[in-house]
Formats: sequence, C-alpha cells, structure tokens
Amino acid sequence: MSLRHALLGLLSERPASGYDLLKRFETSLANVWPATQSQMYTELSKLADSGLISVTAQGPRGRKEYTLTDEGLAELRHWLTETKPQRNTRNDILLRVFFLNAITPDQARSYLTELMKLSEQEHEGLRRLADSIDWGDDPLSVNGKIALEYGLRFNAMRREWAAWATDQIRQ
Amino acid sequence: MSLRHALLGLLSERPASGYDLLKRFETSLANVWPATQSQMYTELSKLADSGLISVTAQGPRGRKEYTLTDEGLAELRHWLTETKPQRNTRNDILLRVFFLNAITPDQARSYLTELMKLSEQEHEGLRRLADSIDWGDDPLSVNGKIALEYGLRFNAMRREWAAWATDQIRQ
DNA sequence: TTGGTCATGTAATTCGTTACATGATTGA
DNA sequence: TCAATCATGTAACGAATTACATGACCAA
Repeated sequence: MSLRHALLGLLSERPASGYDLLKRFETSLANVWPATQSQMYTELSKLADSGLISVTAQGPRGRKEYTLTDEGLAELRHWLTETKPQRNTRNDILLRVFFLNAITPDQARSYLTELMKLSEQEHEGLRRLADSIDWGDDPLSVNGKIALEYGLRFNAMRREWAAWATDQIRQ
Repeated sequence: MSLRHALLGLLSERPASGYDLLKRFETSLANVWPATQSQMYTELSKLADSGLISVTAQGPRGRKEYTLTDEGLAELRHWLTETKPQRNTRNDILLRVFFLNAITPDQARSYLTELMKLSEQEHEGLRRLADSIDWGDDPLSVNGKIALEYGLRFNAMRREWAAWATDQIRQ
C-alpha cells in the first residue's frame, strides 16, 4: 500500500489538491508509481479520515487543499526509515523470456531486439527529460537526479543484456 | 493478467497438477512472477472453464493433471508475439528516493547503503543458484540462463547506482 | 457562448493476499 | 501410528482498473 505514502510524500513538500497531485503523478511519479484519478481521490479521503492529512482550504469548483499533519509526517518518516522495501517485483518482460521456446527462434530474437529498441527509446526519453529540467542544488533536485540516473543506468543495462541475449538464441 | 500466461507457459513444457505448478513457481518463477497457492488454483479453474487447458488425468488425493489444449498454445503464442510487455512497473525502492528529503542526510545515506547490501546479497544468491544448476544446451536451459543473467546484471547495476547515489547526498 | 480545463466523486469488476478449512497418502 | 507431504479448495478483504457521472470556472 505505497500509494498512501506517495501522497504523503508529495504533500510533505507543499499542500495540494487532489487535482494538483494527479498532475504531479502524471509527470514526475508516473514512472515509479502509476495511479489513476479514481484511486487517488479515494485514497485522499481515507487519509483525511485517518488524520494523516487535513483539508486546510477550499477553492472554487469544490477544490479542497490538503495539508500534511504531524501524524502524517511521522508516518512518512516511519515508512522511509523503519520499513523494508520488499515490494515483490513482478516482471512481465522477464516472464516472457522463460517461455521463448514456445515460439520460433526468429520470433524469439525479434522479441529481444524489440526490447533493445524499447530500452533505447526510454533512455533517450529520460535524457531529454534531464536536459529540460532546470536542476538546482536543492535537496529536491538531488533526489530527482538520483532517480533519473537510475532510469538511465537501468535502460543502458537492459539494452546490453537484450543484445547479448539475442546472440544466445541460435537456430 | 499474466499469471494466466505464466501457467500456460509452464504447461507448454509438460502436463502438471496445481501442486506441481505451485512448486515450480516457488523455485524458478518466484523472482519474476510471485503467486499464491490460492490464486493459482482459482486461475487453473478459470483456464479449464475457458478451454485453454483440460484435465487429462486424475491421481490420488484428488490430484488433477492439467494439459495445455491447442487453444491454450495458440493463446500463449499470441501473448508472446502479438502483445506488448507494457506492464507498468511499480518501484517501491525508487519511490522512496523521491522523498529522501523528508529525513536527515544520515538516514538517507543509510537507506542507500542498505540498498547496496541488498543488491550484493541478491547477486550472490543468483550466482549460487547458477552454480547449483546443471545447465544443458537445450532451449529451456538457454532461457533460464538468459533470465538469470538479467538478474546478475540488474543487481550489479543497482549496486553501483546506490554507491554513486550515497555519494551525492551531503550534509 | 462555448470549448477547454479544473475539479471531484461513485460503481463494477478484476487481481492479489491472507486466512481458513479439509483430508488422503506415504514413509519412517 | 504419526508426522510430513501431497493435494485442493473457499471466504474475506484490500488494491487497482475502467467506466460512468457531474458540474463549475475562465478565456477567447
């Protein structure tokens, strides 16, 4: 249940409405924790009910601005320092690799070269994103850079792996 | 819904009972697609209902042996060749990185060094697994080796990244 | 005045986890 | 005979996805 913590994390930077948070998920967080509009509004209601956030302002069109409470900040810190990131990592891409013998070697190689292309595209996308951001020296920029660097290294690794793997499959 | 395809994939190698499949999930597939006993029996019933697999033998203790049907094989191949692996990849570990400014630099560095250790341990575990397996030249071994190589490279990459990231965080 | 964006919610369904529940077979 | 393993299932709940539903505000 990390959506909860993702929302607390975003609200720890500044107060925001559900709509604001939705936009920020679409941009910065979409790559690590996708969430739908539906899920977010539901979770925000629950968080408000349990006192981890509270409505501190109301705007036009029924806009509700949420602010992190002291309990919410404590919960966020607890999550960051005391709990193990043990998310079981389902991997659709790798799962298919196990069953490549159900198709022809040509098809299998084609699957792997597609993965190479995908990795290159994602790498390029991240590189462009990095260029477009005006990085400062502040803590938020540092974290963003660290996360982005992960993406770059990950895609480079995956590209090399897919190239190597293609070579392993023979007629 | 890839559990469905994981089961079809395993059954494409040879017929098996729910219990057999459960064991094979625990060993080979646990790292890429964890599933519970409960989920598997439910999914097997659904697959049988939809005609993708069928019960071809009954054993002691109510054991049911399932075999892949022609429709099932077709569905497996369709999944492998026609559908894009677009699984949105939730990443618990990276999500936390975004919020490291909510804790002290010391705590943040501690989180990242833990990640280094974790990657080293997983790398070592996979290396031992590779040693323990009697690899042949058959297609199944090739696929297993490819998947394993991914794990090794991934953990090496993550270790280096975490080391680099630790260094980025200053007082 | 009208189209785009802001803004929030509910309902239905599926997927995944945890817990509960039962019982047959086999080998030491 | 008894413990371990084999073997299958259901129930309750939570998390995630898709679709539905509504309406206010603002700028051109």
